[in-house]
Amino acid sequence: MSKKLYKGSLQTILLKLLENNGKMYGYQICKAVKTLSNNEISITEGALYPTLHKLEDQGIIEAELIKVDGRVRKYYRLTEKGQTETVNKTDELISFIKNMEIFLNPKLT
Amino acid sequence: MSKKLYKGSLQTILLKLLENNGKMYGYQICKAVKTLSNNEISITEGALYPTLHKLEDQGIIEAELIKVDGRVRKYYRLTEKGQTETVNKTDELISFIKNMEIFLNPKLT
DNA sequence: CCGCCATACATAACAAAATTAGGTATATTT
DNA sequence: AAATATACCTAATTTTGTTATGTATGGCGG
Repeated sequence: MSKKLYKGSLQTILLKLLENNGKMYGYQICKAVKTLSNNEISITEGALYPTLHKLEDQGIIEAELIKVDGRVRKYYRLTEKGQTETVNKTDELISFIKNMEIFLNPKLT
Repeated sequence: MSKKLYKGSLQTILLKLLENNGKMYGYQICKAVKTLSNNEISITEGALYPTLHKLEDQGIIEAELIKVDGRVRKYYRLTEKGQTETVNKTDELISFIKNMEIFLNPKLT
């Protein structure tokens, strides 16, 4: 990703997008992240595709090839295991944000 | 750090701590992070010391050796450049959190 | 007084996660 | 016909952190 992002957040972003949209394909995910973040986050394809493959190997997401307008798209969706994993990642993210806010606003502690 | 954290946040944590406390030494930083985060974040010394050295090389922090109770402590504080850098890192963190909240709460967009 | 723990610093080998920089191929727009 | 957008992919490198050690001093309990 281009604009400053923290390493480790990519998986969480992917899982939340799939949780909210049912199924998505790689290229669509790239565009969606850029749009949703008002161009502040650009995930690179070099990070995206290997991560999708890794999540698939781990049984967290599953793929389905669909031909649309002569081009093949690889749609991914969460597995049951992936839904559980998404809950965990969500908790981790919320916890991380809470802790970082402590360092941001030391007066509030 | 032990509990799940995002890579890249360590520098920001260090800078914010120094900004809030004037000067601190490595061992103290380890303890402070653990305490402030209610034991949810443990930074490892293997990550901490090399990062402090790197920030020093970059002129973002500067060190001062002070002997206390027979033991030498290496106190670090922000340089002028470091104060600017801290503002930037703070903006990046706030921006990151805002964007991640979009993925957490897609309904609010 | 001696072993153990806390304090306080440091580095080296390894692993994880991303960037950079390419590559293939089809469809659409100019 | 060429350029751009869509759509996938991988290899080499860099960044960042973990794990595992190593050194050394001070204080405490038995």
